[in-house]
Amino acid sequence: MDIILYNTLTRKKEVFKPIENNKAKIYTCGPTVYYYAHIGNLRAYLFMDNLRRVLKYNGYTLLHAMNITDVGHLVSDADEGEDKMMKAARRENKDPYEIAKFYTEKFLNDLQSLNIDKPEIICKATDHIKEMEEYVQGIIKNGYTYETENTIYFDTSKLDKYGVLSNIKIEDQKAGARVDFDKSKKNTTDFALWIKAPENHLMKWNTFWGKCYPGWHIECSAMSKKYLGEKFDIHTGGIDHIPIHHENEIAQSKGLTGKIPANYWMHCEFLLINGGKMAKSLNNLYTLKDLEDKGFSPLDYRMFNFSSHYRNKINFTFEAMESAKASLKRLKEGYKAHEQGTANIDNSVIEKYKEQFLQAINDDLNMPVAMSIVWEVVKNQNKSKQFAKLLKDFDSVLGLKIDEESKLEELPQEIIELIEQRKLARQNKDWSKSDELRDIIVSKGYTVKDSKDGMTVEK
RNA sequence: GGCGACAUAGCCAAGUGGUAAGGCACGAGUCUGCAAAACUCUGAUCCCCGGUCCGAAUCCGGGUGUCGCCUCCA
Repeated sequence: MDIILYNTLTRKKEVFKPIENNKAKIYTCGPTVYYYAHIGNLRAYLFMDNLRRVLKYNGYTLLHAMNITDVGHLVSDADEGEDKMMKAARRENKDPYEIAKFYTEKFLNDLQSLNIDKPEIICKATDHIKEMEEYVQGIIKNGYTYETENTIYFDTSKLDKYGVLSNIKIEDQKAGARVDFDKSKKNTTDFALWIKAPENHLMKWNTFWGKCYPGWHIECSAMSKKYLGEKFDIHTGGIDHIPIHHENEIAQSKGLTGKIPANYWMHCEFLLINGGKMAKSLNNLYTLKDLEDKGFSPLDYRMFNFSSHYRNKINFTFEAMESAKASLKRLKEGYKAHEQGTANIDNSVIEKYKEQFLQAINDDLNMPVAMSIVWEVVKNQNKSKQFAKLLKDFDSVLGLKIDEESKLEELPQEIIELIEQRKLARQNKDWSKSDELRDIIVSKGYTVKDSKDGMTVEK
């Protein structure tokens, strides 16, 4: 079955046709590791994971690279301000390399706890200064640059067309720009490729232009070229990358090879919080840890993301998280019920569900629809191991670990004693005593369920 | 000023021409000593106005509203 993907470049859904048969070469813009990733950032990587799993489910082999930006990304996407890494280093009074190492580790941990299928290649900007240098030199040679006192700029007016992704025009940018820009730039859309490092700059390298550090956009061009070649299949990132970062990657690539580097450009929409934006200044950034502190597992958050399509804004509320948490729990219970079932299901029924599921995920990763198929299977009255097997197959795309018991935390001694006392009371049919003990256990933050086989208590 | 998105039941959210998927919550029921959990059942004509069409949530025009980006940020 064809895989249909929405391509930002053409603003249309297109059938995915890989350059090489059954192989997908992908590049994802990774994080700038100067702080903890928040759940909005993580949505973009859940999207990346989603794409990977769908391609794999369809039998593709993947060659996928993702960068870790540990230098060169200034606090503004344009070319003002200081380097994010430098700023973080100053804030925490540490070496920028320590900062990068620390937050890279945190980031990778987050990916792991979200059960995100990691790209085959994860590459750091600072390990590829040489490649960037060569890339920039190539662009210079082709005549797309000009120098100012301390910066080598890309001259966007030299391109046959700048702004193919976002429909921006160089002229409009001049007219409407609200922000002051470096007066030595010829066009507002021009951007820095290579920057002379000031004396006190901690990250700098001896390069063809003296002691310098790279502009932000060049790392993605250099690394994607190194690992995937001049032309690859899919480039992914957050929707905010469209107007500047990805435009500039395209510009750089056209400047060197004359080509747009990827055939398909896919972008993940933003996560909103309570209907508005999430920003440090608004003090509403949540990390995975914050969610866990409120009793939500990373996989609950993963489940939450399936409620909406990746190209739509999703509104994060704790109410919605409760909903996702309850859903995931029932999904797991539904799976378990099928696992213990004995009904014999006609193979055509299984095949029909499989087909519907595949159709949903192959339609530009339509997870909400895919989930509705999953629920149909889960809620099927005929409990069958065949359905359990089918759900596990679906879970290779969902990554919700539906077959894993949610790990029970060890109960404190105090609670165990209360449970024993309650068991005794129940044996004696002393219901008021039993209820009283249940109230105590509940008041300590546990839930109590009585069934024929006894009672279960969990946090 | 430029660019873009969205508006569907209490909440979240699919559906892009043939009479509205799914999840959560609420309510009712089954089960239970009671409760919880689980299971079953139950709800919307799709922001407004006009147009095209046999037929529109879905296309076109015009409103209104919300949000995002261009400054931090996926």
